[in-house]
Amino acid sequence: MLDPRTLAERREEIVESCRRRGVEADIDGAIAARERVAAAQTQLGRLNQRRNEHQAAGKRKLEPAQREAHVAEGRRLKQEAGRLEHALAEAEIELDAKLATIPNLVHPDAPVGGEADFRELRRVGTIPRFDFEPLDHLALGERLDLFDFEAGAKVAAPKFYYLKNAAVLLELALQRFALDPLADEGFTPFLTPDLARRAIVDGFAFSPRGPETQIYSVADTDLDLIGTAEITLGGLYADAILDEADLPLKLAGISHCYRTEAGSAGRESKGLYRVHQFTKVEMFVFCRPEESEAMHELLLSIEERIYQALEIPYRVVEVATGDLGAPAYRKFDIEAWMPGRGDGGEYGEVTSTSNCTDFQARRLKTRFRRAGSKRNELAHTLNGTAIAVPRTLIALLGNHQRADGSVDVPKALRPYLGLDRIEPR
RNA sequence: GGAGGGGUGGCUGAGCGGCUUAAAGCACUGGUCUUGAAAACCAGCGAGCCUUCACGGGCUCCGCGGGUUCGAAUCCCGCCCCCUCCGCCA
Repeated sequence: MLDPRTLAERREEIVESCRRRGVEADIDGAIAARERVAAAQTQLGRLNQRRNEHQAAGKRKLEPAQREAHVAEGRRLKQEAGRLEHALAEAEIELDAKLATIPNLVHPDAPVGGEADFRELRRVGTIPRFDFEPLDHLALGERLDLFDFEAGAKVAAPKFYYLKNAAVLLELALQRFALDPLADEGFTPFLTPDLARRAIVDGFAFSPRGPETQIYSVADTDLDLIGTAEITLGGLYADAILDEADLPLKLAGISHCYRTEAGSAGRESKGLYRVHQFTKVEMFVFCRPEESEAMHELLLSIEERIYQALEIPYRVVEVATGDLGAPAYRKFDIEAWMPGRGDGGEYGEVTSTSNCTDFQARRLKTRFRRAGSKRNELAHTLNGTAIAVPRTLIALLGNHQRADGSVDVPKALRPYLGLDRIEPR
């Protein structure tokens, strides 16, 4: 969330940011609610001060009549406090509700517009030309006996799947492969829980709960299945005051990711592209505000390095303001070339990295203190995909397929996979 | 899952209705002393918020949420977490 105290003075900036995002937000309502909260806090503080004085006065011995009057006055003050507390609580609920509608500010350079208005920054690698009709990942998977979607649907539900044979090895190898460049950059690896408390999940301001939610909840608990290890990595330092010397704090997390994909039926959803469960290696950074843009570049460069090593052609796009999630200030996606996609191949999103500035940290209460300062400051948070397994499989199989239906394994991956080529059975 | 015990400031730990402005120790940060360090001594040392141009003033927080009371760290209720033992189990 944004800082409620700066809403009024930054009003124009916030209005402009919402306009660029195409988001309706009740900014003036939030400002008004914030004023009511501050007023109620001031009133309650003054009353509590009087109560404290009154209570201190009651600590000595009193004549029965005096005691009786003292008790009566105490009771009156208590009732008054009850009223003020109630008013404060109502104003706070109102403020929270209004704040929840206001997304983060947007980066001044972010392209303005919707999904189609992304800015292509560069293309890297050469799109393969096949002297045969290339197959899509489903057909390749069939030839190589890699997936079982029918079993996934039968045993679990549609958009679940089984990985088989070399796909199993690929899943494991890709995870291990992604960890090395991260270790080189000083990331601490984690295998995180796949579930998290709702209070933590809410700190990340994902999609709304309710019919539009992307998040699975576990019945009769306050747990959700995580949609990304961003939640469990970021949650690690909820409510913490970090040591400035530890910043930037770089975390890498492997987890399963669960997404309901509500409302996305039929949309680019063939095969492994959009599924309810997948494995992802995620990067997460806590840093000082002044270094978050550089960290964003770092995360993007790591993602590029990984796709280059996998010899997968890709392009880098900057996501347009209207397509940013609420916490994101700026976002870059890598779209890998997927030969089997669309008509003769298309780019498809395989990674995404966002700079969330202090938007998540404010709710998570992740702060740090600068050397020599007495004030705690909110950290900035960033996240980025190192490897999302299924979509990487789509690009990997598609780009490295051969006429005989086998798939070459890129050199960099061979030590991790233990195979040079995946052959039909 | 069952039975006990427990959650107090960075850590240890006292307090168990008004003498708490949460003791004391450790750690940490300054200072004195010292060639330097250690020791000793002195002082400081949590978070969030309201208010103020500022200096400052004030409020809240003893796992979390309710309740009793004029007054709660202290009593009552619910929940969460940790420890020990038992059961179950990859």
